[in-house]
Amino acid sequence: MARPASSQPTEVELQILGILWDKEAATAREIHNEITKGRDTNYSTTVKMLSVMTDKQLVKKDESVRPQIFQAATTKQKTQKKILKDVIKKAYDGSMGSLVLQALSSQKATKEELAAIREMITRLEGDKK
Amino acid sequence: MARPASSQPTEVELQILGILWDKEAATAREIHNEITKGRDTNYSTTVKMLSVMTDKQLVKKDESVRPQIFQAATTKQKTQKKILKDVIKKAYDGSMGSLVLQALSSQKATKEELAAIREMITRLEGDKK
DNA sequence: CCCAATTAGCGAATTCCTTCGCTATTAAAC
DNA sequence: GTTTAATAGCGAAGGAATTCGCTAATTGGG
Repeated sequence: MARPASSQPTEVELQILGILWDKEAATAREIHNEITKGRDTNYSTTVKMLSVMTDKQLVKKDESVRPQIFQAATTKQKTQKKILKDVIKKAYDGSMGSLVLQALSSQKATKEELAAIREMITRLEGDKK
Repeated sequence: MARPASSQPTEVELQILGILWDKEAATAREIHNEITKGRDTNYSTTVKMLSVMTDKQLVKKDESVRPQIFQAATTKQKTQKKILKDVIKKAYDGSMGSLVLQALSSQKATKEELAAIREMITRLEGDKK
């Protein structure tokens, strides 16, 4: 009679993962300092989140050093892909194409991004032949 | 000391919205029947979710008829865009381009989709000049 | 070695989301 | 008009996510 645990990292978890992807590895204090640049939160909360995330295997903890050091357990790419896949399924009827078209039409892109995307398309169309 | 309400429709809410976007309008019973095609749930639950969603203004309820009729309060497009924007911000460092590139590289697309995307790119590049 | 400060951990509080049981209201059948 | 069935609504249960207070353990400075 309850809600199933989300299969994706939550928003707060993603923020922490983002920091770890940037820094490669960090202590709780370092992570906390990054977080508090953007919003106010207690050090205990950060530590607790790291503990929860360790249990969920979202991060790895090296206890052999002090202070302990944390690392993301999965790559940014893998996590992003999982999230993307989920969104396409939940909100785009499973159609990647419609997501891409909408992304292009509703968000700004730089010339460079457009060029990169065009190149990717060309490559994919080549494969199809 | 708690979790803020999600700014996006939840998964169950999205499922109901999806049904309403398809059907245009539907009774609780019709919605429930659609839901139970894919998973087992109680009629009361469906009704309750519709009540919650009405309060959240995710759906509109016509009480003048019986049985009552529900409609999505927002278009599919608008909701999708909001979700997409959120994902780009939360998981793609705000970069639409990197999301699109990853979508293209990790999910299959039909020839038609690729062509449509290419055309869209061409149009956007034209605007840039 | 002792004291102060930092780090680590736990449990409880709180809100959100989803579920259902139970009751009431309305419509349909007879 | 009474019985039967379907519809509508409410409250509470219960797990998930996020928060912090308080305590314990460890470290560094004197």
